[in-house]
Amino acid sequence: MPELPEVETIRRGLAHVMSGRRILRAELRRADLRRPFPPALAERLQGARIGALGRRGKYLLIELDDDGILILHLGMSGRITAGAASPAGRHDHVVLTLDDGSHIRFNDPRRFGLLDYTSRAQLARHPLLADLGPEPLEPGFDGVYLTAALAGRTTPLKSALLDQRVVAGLGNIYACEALYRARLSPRRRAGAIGRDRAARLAAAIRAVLEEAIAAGGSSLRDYVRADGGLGYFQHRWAVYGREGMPCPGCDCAEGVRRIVQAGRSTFYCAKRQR
DNA sequence: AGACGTACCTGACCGC
DNA sequence: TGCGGTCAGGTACGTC
Repeated sequence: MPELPEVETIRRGLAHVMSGRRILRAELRRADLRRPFPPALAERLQGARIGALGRRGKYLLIELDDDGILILHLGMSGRITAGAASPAGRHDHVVLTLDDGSHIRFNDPRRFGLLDYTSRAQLARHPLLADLGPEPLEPGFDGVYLTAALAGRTTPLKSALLDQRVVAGLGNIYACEALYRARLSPRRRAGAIGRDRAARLAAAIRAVLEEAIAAGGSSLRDYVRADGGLGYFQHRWAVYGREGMPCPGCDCAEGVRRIVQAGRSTFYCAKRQR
């Protein structure tokens, strides 16, 4: 599921039910996801007091006791649900029992997600986080930055946006949607977009992410239900998954075009995006 | 260094 | 109904 807006929505929803609670029990129902769980993970979780929940790009960060941080990535198919105790289901890989009796479940059919554990002091240097680009919703992410970050890159603009070193948290959907809003062709060479277009793109990225978070936030209560229903942004997608259909307000006969870039589907309007 | 293909997994969907 | 093929929101690694 998860790009930045979904992880942020999850973070906010989980903070309500997790922060301040103690973990009574941590059940690891297998030894790995994308890679092995860190050593003694269950022991470190068990008994820990949960602090604030943070986010960096698509990584969810859960403070434990005074110095621990649980790092969690949802991969392609990861979900976290919270609710009353019930038997673990298929693909529920990690189940936490909190001191109010509720269960937090990490479910991930494809197992591209991961869990790791570090300390607050080491967090910024953690290999998973050290090379991430700026948070697009924080100050400093603008046309000047983007121009510099993309300088010299010959890869298509769309592919560059998926590079987490350029900007943290964009995935395939929102990269497509942001380019549509900025009216920029995904095929344009990344290193050659220029200051004005870069500023347009940075603003479009911010706008699409903020709207998606707002849409997710509106169904926040739903999200933390046991069924994991999530306020995804899909009803507002202008181009993603809409091959052959018109983009909003567009009269081009062809409709949204789908191409493959670096092995990923890209959706765009060839008339409005140049 | 940067760009590309491939691998990791399961599930949903489509056409036959 | 079943079967094979294709595709999927992400990242890491090897190779050129």
